[in-house]
Amino acid sequence: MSVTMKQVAARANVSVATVSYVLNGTGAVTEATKQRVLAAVSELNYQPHHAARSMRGRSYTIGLTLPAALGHLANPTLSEFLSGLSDAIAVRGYYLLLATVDDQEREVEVSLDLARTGRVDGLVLLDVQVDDARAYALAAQQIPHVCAGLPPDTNTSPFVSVDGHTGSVQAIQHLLNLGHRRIGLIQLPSELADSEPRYLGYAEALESVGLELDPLLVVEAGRNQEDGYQAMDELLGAPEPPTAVLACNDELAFGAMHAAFNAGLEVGRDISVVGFDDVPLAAHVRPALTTLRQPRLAFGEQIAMLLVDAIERRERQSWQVMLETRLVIRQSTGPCSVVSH
Amino acid sequence: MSVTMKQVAARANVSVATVSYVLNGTGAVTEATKQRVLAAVSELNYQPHHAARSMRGRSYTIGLTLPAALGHLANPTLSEFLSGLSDAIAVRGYYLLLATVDDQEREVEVSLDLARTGRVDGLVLLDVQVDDARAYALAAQQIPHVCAGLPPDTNTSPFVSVDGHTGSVQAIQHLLNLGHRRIGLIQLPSELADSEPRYLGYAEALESVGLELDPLLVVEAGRNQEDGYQAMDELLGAPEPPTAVLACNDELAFGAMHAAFNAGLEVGRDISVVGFDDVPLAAHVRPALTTLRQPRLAFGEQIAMLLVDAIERRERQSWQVMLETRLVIRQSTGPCSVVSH
DNA sequence: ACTGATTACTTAATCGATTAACTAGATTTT
DNA sequence: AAAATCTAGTTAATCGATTAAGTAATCAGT
Repeated sequence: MSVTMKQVAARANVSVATVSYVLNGTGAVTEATKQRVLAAVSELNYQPHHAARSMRGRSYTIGLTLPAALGHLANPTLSEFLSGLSDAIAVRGYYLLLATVDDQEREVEVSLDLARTGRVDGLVLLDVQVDDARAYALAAQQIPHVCAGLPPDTNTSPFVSVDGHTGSVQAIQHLLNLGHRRIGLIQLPSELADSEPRYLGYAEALESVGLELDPLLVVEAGRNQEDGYQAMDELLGAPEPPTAVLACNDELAFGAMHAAFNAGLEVGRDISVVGFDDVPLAAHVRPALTTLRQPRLAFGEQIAMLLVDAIERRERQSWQVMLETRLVIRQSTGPCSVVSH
Repeated sequence: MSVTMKQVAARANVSVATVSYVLNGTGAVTEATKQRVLAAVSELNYQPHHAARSMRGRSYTIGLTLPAALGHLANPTLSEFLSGLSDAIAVRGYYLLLATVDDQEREVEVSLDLARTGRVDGLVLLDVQVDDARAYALAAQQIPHVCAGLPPDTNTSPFVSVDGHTGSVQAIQHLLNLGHRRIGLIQLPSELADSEPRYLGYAEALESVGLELDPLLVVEAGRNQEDGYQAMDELLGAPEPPTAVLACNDELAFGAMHAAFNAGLEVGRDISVVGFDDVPLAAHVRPALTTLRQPRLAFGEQIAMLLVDAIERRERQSWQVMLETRLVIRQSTGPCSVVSH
């Protein structure tokens, strides 16, 4: 059926070993022989058999586990990131293996098995948790991996993360400049590693201008629109509701805007909302959302580079990459309309 | 490093062959031996090595090629479909391999190579074209594959498709019922296999009520918002502009709505717009989009079933699945406000 | 000119499974 | 009771690559 190395060797009048040496650039081969082999390869359109190759070497495959949650992949932040990742590893000769895992608990097990069975050479960890069991397990077994977010142990797990701390500071400063003094925060679930830095940035920015942090203005939410809606409802029900809110992702922000609208407030005039991510939709809702743009494609790229470097045991100055966000100001934020007392 | 069959065999006091027979359910083994082997397997936490296994059998991997277009994966229709597919094949023990291909031309080549090198057992073809070279090539080489859309040769290529013809008819009938008589069509690129049935449905529905098809009201566009915007611009510039428009996907519809808005028309009152797909956003734009809902998760499921059946050489009554759409009526369509003359 | 090193290969072991072919012992058939 | 069949295993070939080890032939050094 498919062309094997044996056939190439026969055609070039050499042994299979020589063919392998030529193809891998290892071993000493004269230019003439090399050309003969390469000619045979292209004449027969030889492609190395993947399984046979990965039996000794690597599988040239990178793994990614995905919770089987319906439509999880449909999340725009995730799919755009995947797109960048997939493109970047393709350039380096790797493919992406998606493993859907039905039970959250089994993610560690599946990740380990993928590596142990030689199906993948390394793994990308999404949705890194504060005490991510996967990161610990993979680090312990010395399996190449890169965390998309802050890992529990930054010494053993390489990571690429967006600087949520600085991002929050920028967002809050923008709101402060607009005159807001009561600023709410809709947080991501606290088990996510990305959650805390954003909170700290928020707290720090307020403190830097001498404002006291009001715990009533900080709400922990889920991660989608509905959660944002509820959180905003809660904030607006406070004795002294905020005049501006930072939502830790755009989905939450959309929900928050919806809740504000239903409460009779005009977003951008009566209340300001800032998101985080800058998903494509952010520019198209009304009012368009002021948000912190994540460099999503660069994110995928960087992860790809780190992971491939780890797999191929290359040296690096650093195994930690922090990407900066950029505040994109649109119409969902405006001057504070409430006179402070 | 990782546990091999040899170690399991040693622990159970049998040969590796016996272990293999137990694990695969082939060969004759006494209950006692079987239990000893299974005990050894679970004590050692044995997992078969993937490469070794796929060297003789299958790779339990399904391939998917993706054009490297930036953010291609971010397309909501695609990612939701992928989600369904990934979940469905996982249940059957398969994983999904994503292969990004930089050059459209190379898609055939990459698809064939993935199969020939044993990296995947079968392929899913997305964005099927009218004369899709991939379908021909895979069929010729007898490589299991399923087309997500109508293949050029329905006898050699199994497919799962959404019934665009009936969908269009439904949409147009809805518009006719609302009193519209001048109905425009914003078509998908004609090289896509999904394009024609939608056009035919449109034509047929008009004809069934004795309306003549005006070629000026049919515009071929790309597939994203911007294309929809331009197409609508064109339609509105016609001597007798349409009072309703069917866009062949939601993205096009969003663009069309935008163009109508910019032309001073209120969508749902001055002009009606119907989309196709029902992406999540469709319910959230204003006015909410009337559109044809595609059963996206079922779509992924069906493809998974067909492909796995093909790979495992199971018998089937039919290798062709046609899924129906459902018209979801929202606020972007309304009674015709123009008195016909 | 003889030894030692280098070059350019080939031979053969190896990776970890699957599976065809074989075998010893038990069971059935005639 | 001898022959034929069945059962429950084992042995060994095999998949298609990689790579350590081995081997002629060439070349340099003294």
